[in-house]
Amino acid sequence: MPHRATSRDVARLAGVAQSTVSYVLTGKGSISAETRARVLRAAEELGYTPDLAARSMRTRRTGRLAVVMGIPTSDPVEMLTGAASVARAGGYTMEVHGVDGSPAERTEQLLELARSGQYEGIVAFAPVHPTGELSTPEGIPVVATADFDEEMHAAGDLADASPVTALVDRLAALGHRRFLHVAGSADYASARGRERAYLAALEQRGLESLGVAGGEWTGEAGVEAVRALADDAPPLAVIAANDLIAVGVMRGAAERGWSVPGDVSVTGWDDYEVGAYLSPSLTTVAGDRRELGRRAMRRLLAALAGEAPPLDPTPLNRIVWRESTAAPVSTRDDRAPDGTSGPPRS
Amino acid sequence: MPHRATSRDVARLAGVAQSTVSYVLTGKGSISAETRARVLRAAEELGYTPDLAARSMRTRRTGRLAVVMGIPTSDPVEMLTGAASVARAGGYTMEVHGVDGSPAERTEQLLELARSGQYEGIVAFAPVHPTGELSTPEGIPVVATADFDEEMHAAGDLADASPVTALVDRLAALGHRRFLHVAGSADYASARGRERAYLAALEQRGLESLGVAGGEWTGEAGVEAVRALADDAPPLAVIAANDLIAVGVMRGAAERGWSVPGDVSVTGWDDYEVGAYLSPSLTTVAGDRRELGRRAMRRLLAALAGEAPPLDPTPLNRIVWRESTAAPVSTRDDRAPDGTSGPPRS
DNA sequence: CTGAAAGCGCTTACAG
DNA sequence: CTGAAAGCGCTTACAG
Repeated sequence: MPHRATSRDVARLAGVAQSTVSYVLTGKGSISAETRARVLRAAEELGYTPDLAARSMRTRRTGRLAVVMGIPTSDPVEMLTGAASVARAGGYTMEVHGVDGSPAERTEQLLELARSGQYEGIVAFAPVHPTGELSTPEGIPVVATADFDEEMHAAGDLADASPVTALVDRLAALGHRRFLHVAGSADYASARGRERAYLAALEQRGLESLGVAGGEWTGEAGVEAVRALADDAPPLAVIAANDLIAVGVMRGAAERGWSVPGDVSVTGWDDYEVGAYLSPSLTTVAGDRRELGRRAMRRLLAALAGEAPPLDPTPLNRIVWRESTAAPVSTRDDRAPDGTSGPPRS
Repeated sequence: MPHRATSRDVARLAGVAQSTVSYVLTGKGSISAETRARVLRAAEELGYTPDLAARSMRTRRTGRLAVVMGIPTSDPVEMLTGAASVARAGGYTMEVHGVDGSPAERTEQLLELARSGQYEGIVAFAPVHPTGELSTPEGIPVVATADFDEEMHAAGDLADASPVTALVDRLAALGHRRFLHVAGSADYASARGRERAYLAALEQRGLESLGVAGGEWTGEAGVEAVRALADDAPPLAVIAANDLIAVGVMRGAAERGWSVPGDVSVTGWDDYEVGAYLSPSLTTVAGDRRELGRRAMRRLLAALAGEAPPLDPTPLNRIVWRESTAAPVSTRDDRAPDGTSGPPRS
């Protein structure tokens, strides 16, 4: 490495003082157009970029933001990409940290990050305990997504559980009268929100609920929920809290000899890529995870700038209707349900 | 914020010179046990942590490593977690960057990162063009995983295509004589490796290949590959390059009225979580992605330290046999295949 | 409009 | 074994 150029090198080449270079680059001083041009040309020629460590030391700002993620996040790369692009546009660098364990342990790890003094702000894409504050003891702002506890003023876009209501409405319109919810882990605000929305929707519409099963984001939870059902449960519509659970529900139905969607309609959440290629393909709720990442980061930048959080009026969630949902067949028999191209039964 | 403690504060409290604090903390000078203890106690009391920016400025080292990831990486959080833990243990901080577009564009983004002067080394979890070097023009070491082009001396653990051979052998032992491979994107060394291994295995064993279809990591590729088959293709064993493609193959089979695994056996790769809950559940190749992340990072640290790359003798891949593979049924009929608990056919 | 100077918090020869 | 001093590359009052 041929020694990276410094502002002193640029100053020498441009024939000005080193401080002038600094003023030009930060845009702070009042520098004449021609001097500025000369400095810029010299910087260009030397391939000069300011040493961030030195700048950081002087400004007492790190310019770095942390993102904490839990392991069981679906499609994290999309979220990170969205967040990173906003951070970069705002002049920040972004670092990713995994947090593990219980919400309490995760919280401790987040606080540890805040204490390190290396970050100006933190975005959490994992559930942590509410502290009742929007910032850490060090005064570092924290922005949480949907899955954060709502007491933390979750960004909440993907936590929006209104698709549950739309799902129930459509299924009821198709003729469904009996429902089951298989919930996700109660650590997640999103799981609690979906459950709440499910219960409210059934209540308001006077539909029959076989209850709420599950409680973790696993395929096994879906299988077990179906195993526990009475033989005369179908025709039934199952609202699963995510696609993995929904796939488990479909497997559970197969085990019991119930057809999907004839005997059991199933909906998921997350729009896993494989969902479109299952037989039957899976009805699901798709969220724009990249946009979620962007929004969370925009909120953090707003907090950092002391501005009001930006409003995000457009909902991020969209229902994708596929083959796993259809009108219930009136009696359980061997006919394939109408209006679907479900898997052939040999 | 009550002004973070500096080494000067610690020195004052311990009643020593500031440089003594520095010597104690870096472990470089020769400091008496009692002075060291006094300094440590003072540091503890003040909650002192060295200012990394200042240290970096002095040492001319950033202590930061970059990881670049492509979007279509399966389970990136596991890989990142593994890499991050090794980086931290080595005293480095790790930043994640997404890279997009063609291999050429990705390469350009990686080189840009190297040029920024912010990183001491780079791990690539995405395919980029080979440069014929193990380091960038700036002399920054780059370590690539399996999916990197092999000319870059890929870490190669997960690229290990030997499971393909084992898959073919087992299927042949079950009675399969006719095979099809649905390949992934040729940008990926892993895809090319699997295809090569497939062709070699069939050749050596004198088995019939219906060719190599696909060419991208999508479910659609799997569906199309089956659509293009002749009516008398089954009984057939399909080696799909990953689980998403495999699910497409299963859907394609359903479309054509072929049962899985009776008419068509299917194998995937990646061990998607949903695979175990499909009906039939999907035979796949599971790789320890966290360990892959660790190994890649260990290689980078070795390169940074000027040491020989560590040997990783243990293979990372393991075949998970599930219901989607079974002996072919001799003639296509309605009997469910033996020895599996595939989905009931109503 | 421009330059000389101080200082951010650290590490590391160097002298005692 | 310990301390005084220089200096990493930058920003920013301050004086001209």
